[in-house]
Amino acid sequence: MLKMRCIAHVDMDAFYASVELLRYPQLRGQPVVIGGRRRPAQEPLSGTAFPALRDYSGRGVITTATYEARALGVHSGMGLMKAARLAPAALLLPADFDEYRRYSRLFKDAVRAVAPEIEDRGIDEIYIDLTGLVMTDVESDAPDAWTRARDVAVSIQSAVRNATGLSCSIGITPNKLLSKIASELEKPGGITVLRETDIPARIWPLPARKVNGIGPKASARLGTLGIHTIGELAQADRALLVEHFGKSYGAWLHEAAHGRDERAVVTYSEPKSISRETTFEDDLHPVHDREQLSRIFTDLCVRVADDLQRKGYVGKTIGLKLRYDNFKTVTRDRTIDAPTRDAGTIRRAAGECLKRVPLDRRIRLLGVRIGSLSKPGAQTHADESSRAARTPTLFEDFPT
DNA sequence: TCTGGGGTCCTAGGACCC
DNA sequence: TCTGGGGTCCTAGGACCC
Repeated sequence: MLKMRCIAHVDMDAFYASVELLRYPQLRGQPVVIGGRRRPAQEPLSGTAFPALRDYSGRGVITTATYEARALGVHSGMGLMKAARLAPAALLLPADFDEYRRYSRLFKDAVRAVAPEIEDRGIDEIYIDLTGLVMTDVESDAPDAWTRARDVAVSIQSAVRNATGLSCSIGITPNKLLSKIASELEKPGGITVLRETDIPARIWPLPARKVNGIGPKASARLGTLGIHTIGELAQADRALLVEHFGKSYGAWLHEAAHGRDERAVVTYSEPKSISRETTFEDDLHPVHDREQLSRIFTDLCVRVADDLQRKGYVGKTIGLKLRYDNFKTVTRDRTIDAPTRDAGTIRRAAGECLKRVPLDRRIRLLGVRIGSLSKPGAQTHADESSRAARTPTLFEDFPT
């Protein structure tokens, strides 16, 4: 029997959009979406005239929308052209990831000062294990402990606000799965504390899709079984779930619906892979645009090599990703004998992968990945310079 | 007018070894 | 001639998450 735990999930409210509102406070209260092409570094917005969604043309999706924009039916992941039809007057700001990463560090440092046991879950959310902070051995799960946890959450919110000017929502429950759901229940700015006994009333009425790990495919398949809410999932026959979803995922669905999750808060983990990819403004033809494709291909390899260098890793498995104009995606990879961080070596291995892929239609996306990462040991000999990869035989990979 | 970019994890088959 | 396991590595694809 495991000791009762107390786990918090902290989720920044409309993070990217809220960072932009710090910069442009005059936009507060208006529907604003973030997305589209990256802002060129030396091109700040004028401060008086902001582009409207209706004036946008091209590829891209919404990465974040303010709550005012969400009220108009747009949400993150939605294509910008579709969003423009729903909310033509909404303002569109390009993303500035450097700035978001800066605020991400500020908010995590502020939380760490209150509660050090945090697990990074990307730029705008974390889990925290509060067990040691609020529960004593003698009174594990005493009502007092949960009251103390709420106090800690209040401290975290004010620490984050002081450090960044931003608000966050916090869920506190016995595990990560429930806390992730709980933090969303009273957004923005809420604190939601749930105990096991709250599961039927607070968790079961929610759509199954709210469970972290049940995505669009699984929830659609659940729907065909007549299962729409987490409660219906909890009542479903375990054997039926295993029959439809396999032994592992089926059993997990059943556990998740009952709010059971014993995963630990992991405060440190090594990266498994590093990748760079790009979607073209217009689909490129493997023959007619091969010069441009080769240049982009080489540039992706150089960027992956730079990332390896900066983060201090070498990798052994080089991967290529290609998405065709029909959105079908293929990948190929190739494991080389010795780990590398050299752009030219990566370029050659990825070039070999390219030869194993059909090039019979236009290409929408090209990506390069490296996995099987390790810290370089006593690797002393100088790497080939990245510049060598920039002056390649440009036309060797794409066919004539 | 469809559908970004950076990740993780899982599955499954084949190679290869013991 | 056919017949065994188990373990690990490699590769390809897919679901999912932020």
